[in-house]
Amino acid sequence: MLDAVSRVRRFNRAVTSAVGTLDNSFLGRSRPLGAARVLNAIGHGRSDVAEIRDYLGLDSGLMSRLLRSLEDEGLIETTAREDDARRRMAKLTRAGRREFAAYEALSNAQAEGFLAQHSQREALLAAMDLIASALTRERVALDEMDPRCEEARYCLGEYYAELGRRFKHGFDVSLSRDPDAKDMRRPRGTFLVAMSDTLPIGCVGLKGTDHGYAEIKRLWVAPAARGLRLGRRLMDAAESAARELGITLLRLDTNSALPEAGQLYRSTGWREIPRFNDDPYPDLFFEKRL
Amino acid sequence: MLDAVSRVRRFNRAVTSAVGTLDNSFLGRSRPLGAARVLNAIGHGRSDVAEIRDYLGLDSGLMSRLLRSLEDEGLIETTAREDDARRRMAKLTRAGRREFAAYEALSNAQAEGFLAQHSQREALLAAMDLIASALTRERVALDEMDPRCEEARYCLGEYYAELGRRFKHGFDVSLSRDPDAKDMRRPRGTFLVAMSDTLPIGCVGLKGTDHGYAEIKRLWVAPAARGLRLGRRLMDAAESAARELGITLLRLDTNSALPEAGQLYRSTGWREIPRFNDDPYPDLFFEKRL
DNA sequence: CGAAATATCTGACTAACGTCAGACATCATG
DNA sequence: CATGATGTCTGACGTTAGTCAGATATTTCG
Repeated sequence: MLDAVSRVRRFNRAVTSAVGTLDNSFLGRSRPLGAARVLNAIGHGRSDVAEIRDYLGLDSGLMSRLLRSLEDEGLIETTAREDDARRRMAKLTRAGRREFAAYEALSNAQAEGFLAQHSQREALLAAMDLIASALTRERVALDEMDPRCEEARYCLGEYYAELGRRFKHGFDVSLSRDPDAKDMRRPRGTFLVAMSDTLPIGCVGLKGTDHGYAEIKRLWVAPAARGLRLGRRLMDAAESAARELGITLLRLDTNSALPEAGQLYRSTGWREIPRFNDDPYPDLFFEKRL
Repeated sequence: MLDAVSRVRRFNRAVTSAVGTLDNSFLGRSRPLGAARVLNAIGHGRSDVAEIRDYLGLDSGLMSRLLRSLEDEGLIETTAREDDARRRMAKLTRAGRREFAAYEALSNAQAEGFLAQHSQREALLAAMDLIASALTRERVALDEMDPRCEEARYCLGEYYAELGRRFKHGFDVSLSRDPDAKDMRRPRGTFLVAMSDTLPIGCVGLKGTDHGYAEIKRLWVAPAARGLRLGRRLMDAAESAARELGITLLRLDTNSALPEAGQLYRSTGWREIPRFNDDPYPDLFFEKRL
């Protein structure tokens, strides 16, 4: 009754029935679920028909019919793509945007209703994040982003907050060598954000220098995504980017208060070297030749 | 992107697609999902046709057809109930039990596969428990059980473990006054277990004494179920049971290291009284007249 | 250019699910 | 024992989802 498998199955049962009622709430707008899903995919910014079909796992015949029915309702317009007239793009009309907004309102109300029922809000949300990350693990995309964009800033904020919690005397960004954003943009470096669906769950920066090496900075994985080997994926991606940029030597600094990081570096070909900067926070320094 | 509602919706998306693949795994046995669900409901011990229909939310016409198709396959037998020949009972045949076992194996394999993919096993399971409890909150049943049964022993084990964690010097059952099981059985008392689906998530004991009062003992709510007001429900049920048994005075002891318990008692009509026993662990004593 | 590949669309078909009305047997009640 | 209520079953029907083969238009590439 209480073994791990039973607990997973209990979760599955609970969630299956919840998903059922969620789907039903979408039926209130007198439109079959398939058409509603296509409308919502378009509303969420997917416009390429083939991409939507792929995302929703639909047969091309079915997809075509669903698009037609939405078009007949006056909710979407489709046009041939300029660069390839075989492909089609779909976008919402004014009425389509209204209808999409109604679905969004339903989804939001459903989510708010769920949250309102429960007093352990934060614990519940953390649990949901963890499970969503675990379920979508294979679909985590590592996107190259500007280190100043919203997603990157969110990651960095969480990263600093965590250092503040884990370092004995806290962490103050202004005392550390905050890398210049342009050093983490091509062609000097790059900044990678791990996106699970629309939620940033990790990041890493590759910072170019003028000293014959580049540095790995700001490696962070959200608590909800730990244990999925995301740190390793981020590091691999950063190293690949470095190779692309013609970088042959990487360095990084870290702190012994972050043992899992040190372990990751040691197990992936980094070797410890003497201090190479005067940043007050790090006490461990690594190097890796590509 | 990061507000509570978005996080809930991200979870919904992740889980919806996971549930979809789960359902598909059931299609491998060349039987429509509806029939498979009925077969599984019967396999899990539901035999009353009306009850199954209600549980699965099926129309009586559809239900009848699904039963017929399972019967044609030789997987189930239906008989009229002895006490009411209009109602029917369904049970598995030998072949039905084999087929049910195959579905169980599929479910277990799916759950094991999920767990095997992730290294944060315990965190993941705890998150699943929390969410499952939250989703099934309305369906939590308070069942009167023998304090020696498996479910009760599980709850008590968890309860002692938690006291061990929360008391400064740990907790040793043998030093405490472990109530006699028969004092927590009718007619002297009772023992209630809160069951969410098949998982015990809370308990409370009503222990009869020969001193003109009964005691509330072993009030426990699983961490995964806190914030759902289950403690209050358990206490209410225990008080109702006490009234039924003709008990007019209740007492309990607790410890200030469990502040949420003290708060619950104070807010539900209990008043603090002087120590009334020599148990080494409690430092707070309450009484309530019914 | 011509052939092959690609993306979409259309028609024909099927499976699954679900609904509704009415038939039938059985039970509860006055 | 007649009446209405209840639980199940059957037939007729509609919707949704999905599959498959082939038509059409466009692009790619030798």
